[in-house]
Amino acid sequence: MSMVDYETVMSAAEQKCIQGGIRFTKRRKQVLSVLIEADVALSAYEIAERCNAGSDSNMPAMSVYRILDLFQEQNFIHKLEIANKYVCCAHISCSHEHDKSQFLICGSCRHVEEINLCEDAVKALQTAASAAGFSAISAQLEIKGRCAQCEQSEGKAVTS
Amino acid sequence: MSMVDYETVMSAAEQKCIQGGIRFTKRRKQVLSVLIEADVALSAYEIAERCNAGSDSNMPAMSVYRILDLFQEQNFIHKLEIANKYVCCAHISCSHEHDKSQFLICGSCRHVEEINLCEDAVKALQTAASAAGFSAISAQLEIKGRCAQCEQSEGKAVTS
DNA sequence: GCCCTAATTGATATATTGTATCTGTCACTT
DNA sequence: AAGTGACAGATACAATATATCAATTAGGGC
Repeated sequence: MSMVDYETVMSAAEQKCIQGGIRFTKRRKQVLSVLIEADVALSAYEIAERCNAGSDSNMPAMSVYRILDLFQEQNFIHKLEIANKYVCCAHISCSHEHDKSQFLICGSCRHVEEINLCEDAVKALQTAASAAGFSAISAQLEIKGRCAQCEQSEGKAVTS
Repeated sequence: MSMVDYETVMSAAEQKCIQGGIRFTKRRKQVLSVLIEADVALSAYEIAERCNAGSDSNMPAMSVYRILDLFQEQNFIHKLEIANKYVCCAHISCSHEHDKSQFLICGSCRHVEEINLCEDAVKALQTAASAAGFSAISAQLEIKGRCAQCEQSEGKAVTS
């Protein structure tokens, strides 16, 4: 997942917290660390587990949820609702506005891949959404599919 | 949701069951009925409730899940994973191959709207997915957005 | 019709994901 | 140093979903 430099992202997050008038506490650092270092999308409970892996800390899942909510508000992370998992935003440390992000999620193994759609395709989605009375589509598009590995191992079609 | 004729869909489903060598039992009829008659997407437990509304029957949620799984395999219904809800497929009674379906889901109120994207946009998605090693995207695209009503009632941005 | 088999359902337990609420603690401001 | 508000702890519970094994039912051959 993260093609990002740990220190860069952590300090960028800290700066944004300060600017936003919120604290970048130990708990929050732990959660963000785990997400930066993860190479896959993680569930809230998986994040808690990883926080507690060194076992000097005791991160309750409830705290993880609270912190994830905050991070979503701050655009530090994305929730992948199809997978019920969370990933670090690839653009925390960017100064420019957030790009639209698109995630491919394997319907079988839940593997997540981030892609970049051409602007036209995103515009087409937005246009169709507007026509249906939706003022805005999420900046994070989730697309369910079937990854190459699952395609090879079993012949079944992508579920629903 | 369903712009479909009840009898047409039910008999089409029955035919497809017979052809597929599975039974179209009372339980299964109940679940499909509820989904056809619903004008919104329903969760598994909501389906169970509606089955039991007349209260002559006692549909356990576990049975609903089993039947929903079967219906997904048969392409009778779609699961909207962003909303954790289920809708009747608009094309059960069509003879032609399934169209790609696209659903807009409001990130705030979970209202669901079905749209039709132009073929080009869908192709663009498929191309991007292929480039990332995903052999196929799901025939059901879920797009999270913000419906007009929620946009009006609160100024907040689409979550995550 | 009866029996065999497989499909279906019943029943129960449990896993996973997420929210609500209230209390305690900590850090910054004054 | 005390007050205030943000943050964390703790507990309960809701909502969504899966696993498993036993009981029942329906269809097909005899």
